[in-house]
Amino acid sequence: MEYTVQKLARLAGISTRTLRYYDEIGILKPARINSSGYRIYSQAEVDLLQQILFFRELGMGLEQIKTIVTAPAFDAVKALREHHQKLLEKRVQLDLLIANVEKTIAHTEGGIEMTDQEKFTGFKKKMIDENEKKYGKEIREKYGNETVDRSNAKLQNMTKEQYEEVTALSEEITQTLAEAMKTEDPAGELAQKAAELHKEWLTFFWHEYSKEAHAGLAQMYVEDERFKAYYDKEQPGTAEFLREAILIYTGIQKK
Amino acid sequence: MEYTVQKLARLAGISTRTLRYYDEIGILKPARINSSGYRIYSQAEVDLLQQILFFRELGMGLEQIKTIVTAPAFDAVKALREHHQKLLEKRVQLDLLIANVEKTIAHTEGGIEMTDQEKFTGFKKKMIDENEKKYGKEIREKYGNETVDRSNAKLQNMTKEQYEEVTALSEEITQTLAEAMKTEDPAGELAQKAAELHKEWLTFFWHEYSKEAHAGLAQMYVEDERFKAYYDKEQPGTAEFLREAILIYTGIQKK
DNA sequence: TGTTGACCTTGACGTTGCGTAAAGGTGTAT
DNA sequence: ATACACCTTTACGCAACGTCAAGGTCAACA
Repeated sequence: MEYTVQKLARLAGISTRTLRYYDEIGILKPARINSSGYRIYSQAEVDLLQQILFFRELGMGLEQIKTIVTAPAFDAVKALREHHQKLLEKRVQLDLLIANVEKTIAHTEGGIEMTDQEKFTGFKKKMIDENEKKYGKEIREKYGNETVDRSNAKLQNMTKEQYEEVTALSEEITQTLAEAMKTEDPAGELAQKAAELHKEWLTFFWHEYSKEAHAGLAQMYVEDERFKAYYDKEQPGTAEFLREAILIYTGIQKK
Repeated sequence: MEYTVQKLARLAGISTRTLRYYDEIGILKPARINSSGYRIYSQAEVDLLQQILFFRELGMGLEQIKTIVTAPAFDAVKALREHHQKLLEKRVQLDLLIANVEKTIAHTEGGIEMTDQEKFTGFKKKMIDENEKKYGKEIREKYGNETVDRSNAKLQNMTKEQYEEVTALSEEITQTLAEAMKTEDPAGELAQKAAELHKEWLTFFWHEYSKEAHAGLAQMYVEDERFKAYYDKEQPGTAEFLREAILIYTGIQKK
């Protein structure tokens, strides 16, 4: 497959200007130039662009990216593994920030207290690294541990809150499900409400939700004795009933 | 508490130049200037800076941030809720990108196939929005649904793999735990191995791990009949035993 | 066949969000 | 009194493009 600037730009979600700039600075040159002077990119460039965007996503400068990807010993898989690690770290950062926003909301709505330091957790990226370099052990033992402790404490809080909400939801699901079983109609209002509650419950553990995955989980409930035993505890057949309700709720199974 | 430039900069993890620049463009002016011309920030500025950094984290331009935070009807809590929503969206993006890297690794190591389009999932930020505006329904029904389907398919894959690994781990935990129960020693080698396996299992559902949270969950196992029933199924007292093992493993309880 | 209209090209200047001197004043501890 | 870590303003630099401007290309349709 060959691409002109605009086609590749659309594919990658960047601008044509960016592609021309990348050509200009020699980081991504087209495979060839056609008779009209158009830039034509082919497979190798698509893959290289993907790599470049991975690096860029991590905040690396284009000059550095250039030296890396044009290096003769460039190991794509190794680079990808490093990307993976960095992205996971970034997610931890992001989760910290999200926890921080949640805490700030609770704070401004007048609840918990919050120190000035806490207000900025999640923003400091390499701060700890830099502190390490500058002040060495002395500060790490004091400040570093404090940071770790605070971050852990936050997790503790989150877990507790989550736990409370989750158990409340769990009970609600069980009750709704018990009521719904009486109607014997997995497409009925009650059963569908149970399915929706179950979706809410699910989003506590998965932060990506999709109908297919939800339906897949419903299937697991019936196949996996562990889950089946839990749902069938009060009333046998509950797991199957929930599965039917979810399949209908997600639209995987009609009627 | 009052802060000079450097103190506030350190607190927030930014440079002093940034603070002076924010003063210059009128986005964050110090509470007062002291007799020597030093910028002095106080509580209100700390909170405002936090808000500014939240907005900045979302890629918003300083000029736009200015109009928002200096608006007379600026509603901090509402803004925070929007931050929260945006950050959650960003996490979905990030997870997509992580899935993409994982898939690319599997692809280059010679396994699964990958279309050019798939290579760029996770990079396109508001692309779908923009496409919507530009090309309307016709493209959405084709391209939009494809994107959604692909993203869901990926989740499906992830879920399947996760499920297989998770069930394997679950079994290993159960078996190790059964063996460990015979030793009657929660500090013993087998029990500690079970605790470690349990940690691995846990990281499938939480991507942030902390000893405290792990210990907290162990406590839940005993208090929540749902979990307790599962672990005590084969052998009563297993839940308590696991809790003890985890408390020791995490170092929360000594000996 | 001509003329839209969506492509493509190369300049070239503008913008954002700071980094980084340079040149100098302040505060306080030794 | 002198060192040293602060603070100030001014000003130029830079990365990674955005945004015209002025013009050539290509497929389709009247």
